[in-house]
Amino acid sequence: MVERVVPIPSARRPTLIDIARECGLSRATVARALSGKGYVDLDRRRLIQETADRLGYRTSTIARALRTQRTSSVGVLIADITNPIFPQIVKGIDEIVSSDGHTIFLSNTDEDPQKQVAIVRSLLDRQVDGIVMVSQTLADETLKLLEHGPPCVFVNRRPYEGVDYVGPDNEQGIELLLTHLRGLGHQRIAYVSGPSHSSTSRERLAHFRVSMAACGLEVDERLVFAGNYYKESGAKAAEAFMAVTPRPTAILAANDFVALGIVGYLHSIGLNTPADISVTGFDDMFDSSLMETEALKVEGLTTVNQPKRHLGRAAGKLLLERLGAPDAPGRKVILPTELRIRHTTGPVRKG
Amino acid sequence: MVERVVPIPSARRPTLIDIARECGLSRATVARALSGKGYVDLDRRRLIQETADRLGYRTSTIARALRTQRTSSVGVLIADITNPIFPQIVKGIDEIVSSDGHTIFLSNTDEDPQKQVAIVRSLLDRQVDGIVMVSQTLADETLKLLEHGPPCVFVNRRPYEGVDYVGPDNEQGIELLLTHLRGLGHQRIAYVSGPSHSSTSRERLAHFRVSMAACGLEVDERLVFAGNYYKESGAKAAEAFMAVTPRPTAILAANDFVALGIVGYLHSIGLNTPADISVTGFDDMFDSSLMETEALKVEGLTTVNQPKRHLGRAAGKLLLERLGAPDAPGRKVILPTELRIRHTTGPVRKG
DNA sequence: ATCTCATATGGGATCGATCTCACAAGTTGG
DNA sequence: CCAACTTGTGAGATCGATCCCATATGAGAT
Repeated sequence: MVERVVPIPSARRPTLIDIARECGLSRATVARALSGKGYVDLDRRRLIQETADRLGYRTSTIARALRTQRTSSVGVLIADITNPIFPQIVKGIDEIVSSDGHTIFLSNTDEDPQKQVAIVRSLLDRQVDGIVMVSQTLADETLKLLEHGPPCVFVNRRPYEGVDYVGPDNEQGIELLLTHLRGLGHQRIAYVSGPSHSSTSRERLAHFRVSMAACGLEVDERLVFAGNYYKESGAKAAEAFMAVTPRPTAILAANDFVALGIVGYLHSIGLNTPADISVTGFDDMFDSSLMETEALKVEGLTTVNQPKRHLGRAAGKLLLERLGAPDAPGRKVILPTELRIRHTTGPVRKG
Repeated sequence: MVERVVPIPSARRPTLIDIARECGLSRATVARALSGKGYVDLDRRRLIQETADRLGYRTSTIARALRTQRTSSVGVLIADITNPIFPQIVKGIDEIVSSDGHTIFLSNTDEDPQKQVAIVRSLLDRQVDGIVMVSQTLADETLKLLEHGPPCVFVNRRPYEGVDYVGPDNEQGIELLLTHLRGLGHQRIAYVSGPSHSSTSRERLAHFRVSMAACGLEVDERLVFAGNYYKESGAKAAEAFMAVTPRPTAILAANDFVALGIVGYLHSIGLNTPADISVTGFDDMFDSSLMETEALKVEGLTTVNQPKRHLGRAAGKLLLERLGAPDAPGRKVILPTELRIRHTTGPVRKG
């Protein structure tokens, strides 16, 4: 007979069984002791806890997830992590959900519908407990996938009414900007919008018209440009506007990137802000406390700040509450914005 | 006898068993067909694939992970997602590892050792296949945890020799800056270092001394300030330097934040860059293509660019290769930096 | 004829925790 | 004295995929 080989005490992670064996008890009892639910003799409970600590036992989240069908993980989709607006939103989400024991799967979609679908599919495969969509325009296939998926909260863009949604008060933001410009005497005001598939972009544009009318100002359709949120569209818009007579005295941009494009183009043709023309942005990309320096405020762009961190936190809260009440009606959280007057707006030039 | 209730075709995700039943085959055969490994009759293979598609079958990554002990996920630790240097590194990592089917758990440690330990523990609980530590100073407990953990790649800070490490060429970067300043006639040069627990910070400081000596310049110890990478320490350092006579004509900062602090303080006491004094940074925080605008180059800070995206990609590659060869020796990847001359450095003032 | 192989399939164990259920013993109350 | 309840324990099924092994068949080799 071959001599029995004593098994080497392997370095593998200990399991419930190891503790059970060590304590001379059953898995069930050990499980009850460690989870704290169910009856276990006090002394044994202590013994179990001690051996667990001694062996360095950690419960396998994978096994637990398989059994309970909950993973304590949430997926977050953003367009591009290097766009400074998103990290702050993600941070807000993280602060809330991680305090509840959830870990974040973060993925960039790069505004690519294919990629969006692939990522959502992968998140569903991983059975995340919830998903947060930040500034995502949903592909049809994504929508279909989500129908049978876990709870989902939308930030900044809303595919349709009735979903859980968190966004800035776009209408109030536009109003703040227009009131500011009105106060400086501007009347001939241009607007560069974002893409029409973004609900936030549509809201801003729509309210630009409403708000102009409310101020008794007319919107010259030649001074409304359909952009795409990127710098280049700002430059193109500015070029187009400069060909219109009379020229606008102020330009509202749908976001800060676009405003930068506008300012850049104007400089390139020898026009200065705010002396020759006023320009405003939206978002206030760099309001991170880390960079609290005027130098960093995007060359002093007058803009409207949206509370990115708070948007994230609100989204996180909405998601957690949704996990507790899957059938409650969808909710909408709209957070106020703040006017940040810097150096790209000034009184209208007499002439 | 109670009438047998026909089970409602539940909306739950189909499993291997459902397909097996549907096709009149065993789980094993279905598994072989779908995984593509092992023998399966061609016609049946097609049938199985079709029913899988029809039922919308997706293999459960959780069950697979439990069985195979591999999760196709990696953890990434950064200090703070809102610090613009990190998103770019993360993006680089993501590009590589996600193309290999891995998903990223992203967590902020906020430079808090407690949090770092908690996060690593949580990642180990989730059995990530690997970990990337970006700019992390490792707590003792973290190190202990990692000993029995999955492969780990370090970016920017190295706990000790022999680990997989990716970092910028700090020595070359310092040299570029000093050569530049030397060329402008500067001789009395101050240095504000980062925290001594950062290997990158130590390298930069050490090489400042080496490089000064190589240029035949003396280092006045009153002009070496131990900072912490944050703006405030830059301001403090500048204040201290201004009290030294003769004053320095140039200040090297360990990173861009510190440089901003220095510039901010100098402005506040009426000194201008580069007219009165030259200042340089390190990192080139805002080199994202999204923000390719001079306005955003941190008020034209002269600095050294480290290839953040590439650092991330290199780290991702190192990790993937490590997963394939757990016992290979540790590797070190050092990527070159580039001088970015902007508007905070100029010829030394005659006086 | 027997012996290999390659092809093909299914049974059953396994990963590790959770949960239901049965059961035992002791306690209270009517 | 028995019902009802609390406390305590363990056996065994379950979550869903993977994988080892036993088994079966037909082709080709000897």
